[in-house]
Amino acid sequence: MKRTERVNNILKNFDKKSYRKDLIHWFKEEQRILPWRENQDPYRVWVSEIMLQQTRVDTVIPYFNHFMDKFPTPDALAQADEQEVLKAWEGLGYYSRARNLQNAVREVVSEYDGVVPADPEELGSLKGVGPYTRGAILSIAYDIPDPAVDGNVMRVLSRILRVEDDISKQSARKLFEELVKELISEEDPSSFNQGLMELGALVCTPKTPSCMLCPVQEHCRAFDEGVETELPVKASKKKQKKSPYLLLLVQNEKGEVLIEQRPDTGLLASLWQYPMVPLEDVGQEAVENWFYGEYGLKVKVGESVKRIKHVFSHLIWEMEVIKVTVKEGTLDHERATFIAPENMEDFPFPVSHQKAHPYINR
DNA sequence: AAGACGGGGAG
DNA sequence: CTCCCAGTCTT
Repeated sequence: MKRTERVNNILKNFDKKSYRKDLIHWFKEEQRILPWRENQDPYRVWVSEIMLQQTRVDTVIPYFNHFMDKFPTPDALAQADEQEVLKAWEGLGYYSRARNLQNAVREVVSEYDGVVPADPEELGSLKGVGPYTRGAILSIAYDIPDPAVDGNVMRVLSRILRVEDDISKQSARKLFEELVKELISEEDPSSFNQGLMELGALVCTPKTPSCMLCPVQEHCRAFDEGVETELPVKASKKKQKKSPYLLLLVQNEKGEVLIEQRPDTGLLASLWQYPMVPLEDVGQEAVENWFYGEYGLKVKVGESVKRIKHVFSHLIWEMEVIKVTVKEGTLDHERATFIAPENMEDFPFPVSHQKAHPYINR
């Protein structure tokens, strides 16, 4: 069956007008007060939507407030140093979001005179602005009807309309976008899209939805048939690969600590860390030799002070934190440097390595 | 289409 | 501990 045909089929016998009205009314009454809802400034909406990708509201709030203080306008962000932006993003995760956002804001400043484009093509072509974020900015900042389908929306609509497609598939997202195009309010697309997401966050939650409090319960096919907790359908993810490392706390005779900047692409790009020995390639007994080859320093491996397990979405680092002292030699490494412990806070560190901070001698 | 890309909260 | 959450880019 073609997608448009399916959309028509699914929406047959569904009271769109009444559903829209109930959803929007509820959103206007019950929406949370959030910093990015203070006004419709497209730049604020944009920053908030990028931060909210894969990240819960409570986590984002302090980051958003600090970010807007530090980079209040597209100009301010465009002119900032990338390390400064990463520092403001430190701990939020998915750091390419920060890099892409600054890249895109620089394009807005140079190509669009600093005005976030309201044209779907132009907006969607900016780095880091995918189908969801494009729809969110268009509807919330510019009152333009465009679907903003995130995980909340797929969960809510899969239940309301009893759609059993696997939401981890790209085809499911496209189906929900087509459905939203038919359902969305032309008068108030902002409240419609936000209402859908707010409902997913506050009422139509993943594990135990509060159907008794739901403002659109009478429209919900899953509730009607008692299958709300079976939806949405999602394929289970496979488990992460474990990688063992030694994390080296190297301090010289002045008490300075050795840190290095990660590569500019890939995992935790451009963030800083303590040297890590990949135990899959280097044997325990060969560490001092390996270290001399990599950093040009003769060192003495000391005591083990902590085990850190850090889980990413696709892999697991199992790190043993080891204290190391420098015996002799000169540091010879492109991206590594010794710094005083009190200056550590100037550098963006991933949370995995922040866990080792307390073990620095100071 | 599948994998890379973080971190936090609930139970 | 284990499980759950989930947009965009790259390959």
